Amino acid sequence: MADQPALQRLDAHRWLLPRQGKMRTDGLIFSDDELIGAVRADGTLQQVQAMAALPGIVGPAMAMPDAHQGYGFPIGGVAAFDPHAGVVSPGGVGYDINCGVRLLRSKLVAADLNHQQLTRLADALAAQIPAGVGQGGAKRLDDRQLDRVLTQGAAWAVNNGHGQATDLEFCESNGQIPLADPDQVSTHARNRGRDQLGTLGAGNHFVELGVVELVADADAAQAFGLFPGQLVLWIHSGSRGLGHQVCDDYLKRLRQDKDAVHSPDSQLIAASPHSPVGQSYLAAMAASANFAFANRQMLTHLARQAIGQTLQISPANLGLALVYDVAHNIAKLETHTVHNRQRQLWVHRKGATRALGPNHPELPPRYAAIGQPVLTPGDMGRASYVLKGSHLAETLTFASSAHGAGRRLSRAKAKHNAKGRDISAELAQTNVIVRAKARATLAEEMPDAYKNVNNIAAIMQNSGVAPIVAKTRPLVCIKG
DNA sequence: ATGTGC
Repeated sequence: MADQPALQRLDAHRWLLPRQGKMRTDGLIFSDDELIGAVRADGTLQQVQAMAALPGIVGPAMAMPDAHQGYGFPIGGVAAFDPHAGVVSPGGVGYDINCGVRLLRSKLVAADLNHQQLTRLADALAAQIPAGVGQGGAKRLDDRQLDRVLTQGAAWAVNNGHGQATDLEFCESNGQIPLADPDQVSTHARNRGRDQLGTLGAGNHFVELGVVELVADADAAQAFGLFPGQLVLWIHSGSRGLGHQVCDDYLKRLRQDKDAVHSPDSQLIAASPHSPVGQSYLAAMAASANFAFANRQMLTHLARQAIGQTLQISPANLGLALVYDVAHNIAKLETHTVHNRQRQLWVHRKGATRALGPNHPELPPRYAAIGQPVLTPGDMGRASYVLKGSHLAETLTFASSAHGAGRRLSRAKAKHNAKGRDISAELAQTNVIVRAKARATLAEEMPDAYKNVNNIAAIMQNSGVAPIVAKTRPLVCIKG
């Protein structure tokens, strides 16, 4: 691409995008020799420059190693803003508000399951977990129930029989973002989400059974309850049509609002957190985030049931306990130390995972000595990683890390490259059993559509931001 | 990501 901004290499895993033109701060790119080419080739760097030009930005505008061009911010973008001089931006959070990941451990050894049992698990999960674009679930919430979901988050699901109380302890923010206001969520958004609680969705969302194939940090793995050979369950989903509509609604509203903060890139439209429209967006964003937390909790319950029924194992013997649940599309008001001063900042993580270091007050006691589990799923054929947050992350990245592999090919390009191929058969040859509602999804989501998550994990580890704890390999993957 | 376009 012509006119690519000049990058200065800082070290093996970091590049500086120096402040220039309208930028108010530097850009900082995490990458490596293999991945930096893709970041240069799409619009990621220009988007980082645009982030850096937003008012009230504190610290650098960052791109994680899985970054690629997105709407407004790149996917993999991290930026922090002063609550008074700064902004909040729907394009800095993403369309899928609180898209996120959770990981559950089990008491089972994967090798004890034969191929037939894994196939039956794939069939049961595919049958019992509603998936696909526009797909509804078993429940249709009335307005009162929906209000509670939007304010209570995962706790609503647990309190209504879809999980156990201990699940909440291991969710980021306990699965409930404060100051959510259902009244800031449009009727249209509510109606889109009303029957979508406990549904997977489509695209890169998945439910996966995997096996722990490597433990790199024995102490951390023990604290997280992970051991080699263990069967684990990954769940990746978000706020479905409801969050999507909220993002859409507030982008439209901002375009007509006198308090909107405009950028040369109209996708970056933003508002002061204190403006009426900014306050409304934040309250609706929080409500959508709570919907997503409740959704992943419902999906967890469905998966526990499907697995227990299929294997005829009691919940106690299955031991599907939550390791952690992270939000990777969200803006949060957090306290960070900047130039030796504690400041409240609106940290936008869009396709980026929070990565709190040891002894952070928001960690559950079980993880206090270790740091936060940083869930970093890869593509459906290769691997996924559990990393751990660090003090360095708190000083370097506002406690943020990568959110996964990140797309390498556009959806259109992936579909083109998959023409004439049977992705399901290719995955079966590498012993991954996949079930997808739509053939097009498999093409868009095939392993070569993604960056190599091994590189992503190595960058996060070697930069000191998020050391590797464990690696898992996929066995069964359910897609929309 | 998304009732995958207005």
